[in-house]
Amino acid sequence: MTARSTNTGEGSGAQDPHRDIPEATVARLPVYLRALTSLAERNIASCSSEELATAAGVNSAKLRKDLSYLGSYGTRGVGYDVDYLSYQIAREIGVTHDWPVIIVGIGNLGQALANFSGFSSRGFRTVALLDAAEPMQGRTVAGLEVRPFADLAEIVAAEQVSIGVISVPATAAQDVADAMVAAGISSILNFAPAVLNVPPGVDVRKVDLSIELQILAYHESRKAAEADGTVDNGSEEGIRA
Amino acid sequence: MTARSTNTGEGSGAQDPHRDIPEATVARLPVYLRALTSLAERNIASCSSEELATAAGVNSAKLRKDLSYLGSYGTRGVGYDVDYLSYQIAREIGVTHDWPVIIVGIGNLGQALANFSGFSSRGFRTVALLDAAEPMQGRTVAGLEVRPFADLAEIVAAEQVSIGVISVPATAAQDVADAMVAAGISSILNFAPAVLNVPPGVDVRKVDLSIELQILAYHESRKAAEADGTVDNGSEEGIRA
DNA sequence: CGGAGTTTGTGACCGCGAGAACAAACTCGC
DNA sequence: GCGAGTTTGTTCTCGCGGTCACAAACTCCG
Repeated sequence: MTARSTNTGEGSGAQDPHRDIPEATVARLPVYLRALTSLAERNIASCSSEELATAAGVNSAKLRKDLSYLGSYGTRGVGYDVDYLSYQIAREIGVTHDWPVIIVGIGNLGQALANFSGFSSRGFRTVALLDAAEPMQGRTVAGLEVRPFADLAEIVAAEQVSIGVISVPATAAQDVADAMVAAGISSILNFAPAVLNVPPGVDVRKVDLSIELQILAYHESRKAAEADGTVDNGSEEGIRA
Repeated sequence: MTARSTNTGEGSGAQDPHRDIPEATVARLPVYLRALTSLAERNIASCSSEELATAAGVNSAKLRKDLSYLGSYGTRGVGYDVDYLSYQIAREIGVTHDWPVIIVGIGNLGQALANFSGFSSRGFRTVALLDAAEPMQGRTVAGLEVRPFADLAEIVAAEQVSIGVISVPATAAQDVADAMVAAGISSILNFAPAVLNVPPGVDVRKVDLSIELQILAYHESRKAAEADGTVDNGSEEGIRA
């Protein structure tokens, strides 16, 4: 899904102990980080891979392998130091400092995102809210004034923003994405139900609510069909827990 | 692959119940369905795999392979009939009829979800909004009255709800999930940043906003490091005690 | 100091999924 | 009717990712 060009030949001769972390691992690191934060809040200083894996909802072998891509930050026979590992993961992800983020489209969803505390508490800082609709402009949402969409480039340049969130209707999403890219944004989180076309080097991640529901509906249909009559296997056939 | 069904009994009505569609394909079917809907709205009656793949943002070979799991609904040398294929995909997903959905947690995000038109237009119908907080109860959001959380089981039973959406704070998510499962819900869409523990047979999909942002941040860090030329890995001086 | 117990880190294996290439099947023009 | 052109459906291959199992390394205790 990432539109990232995989070139980056880059000498790579560097004897870094760890470059090129698998994408699947990258997607799990934030989960580990959150689990570690939760442990730290309960004043737990160290934990085993088994404990952390349980807290993160994954297999312990997978967790150890994931962490091994970052380096050897555990101690055999003991486990992992919570604070130390937290820092290492945060450093690897790049959230040891806050990233400025702008949100375009301050409708229902945009307002919810602006008010979402999880952003500010996990390495991100919302620096501006933008909307093209006149009635929204000037209003204050989550302590920030809603500014005109036309100010996009100016804000991005002034605040060194590289991450943008799109929460506009699907029909406007591509235009917003184009403007973001033109302004210098290179990572986009897209909530609009539309396929975005972006140049190489720009990352796009999409969050599509109705797609998630439809995937659930598919499995739900199968469950219903199975419960009805067509009992193929009878055994648990548990679909993941 | 044996398209010939080995019968499995049940030949009534249903066209061709192929089993075992790969999970990756299931996740893309809704995207295809949306692209087809978009084409239909532009009065396009048929399309090639290449056109549809472009509209969906995927490779045409992958698209053809995905569709082949459903059956042979295209015509060689011609392409796919938009309406016919739309119906077949919708049938396979199970969204030819609407699914009742309940939303628990009517905060900022919950309200945005309740107002989200994409739900109602794509095979889902929000039948109830629930919140444990007194001040919310009785208020009307998106045309629905917010009801007490305690009514969960009653509503689920009355409306035959099998899909639930969780948009409560992380600390309450597990309790809500437990109550949903106890009430008979077997598919959960979780927006709370927490790992849910559910029994086998219950599907959970999670949407985690800060995780998505952190994944973007990771790639963004790499881009920045690459542009700098500085690898900046080691020598970070462990903080270890 | 050494052995037992514990836990990490990693090598091996296997299955799913992505992509390319090609055969099958349909339409169109003559 | 038949060949040329087009597009689907499928086969093959390859690499990523998940899981298992085990050696390495650390602690604890006698």
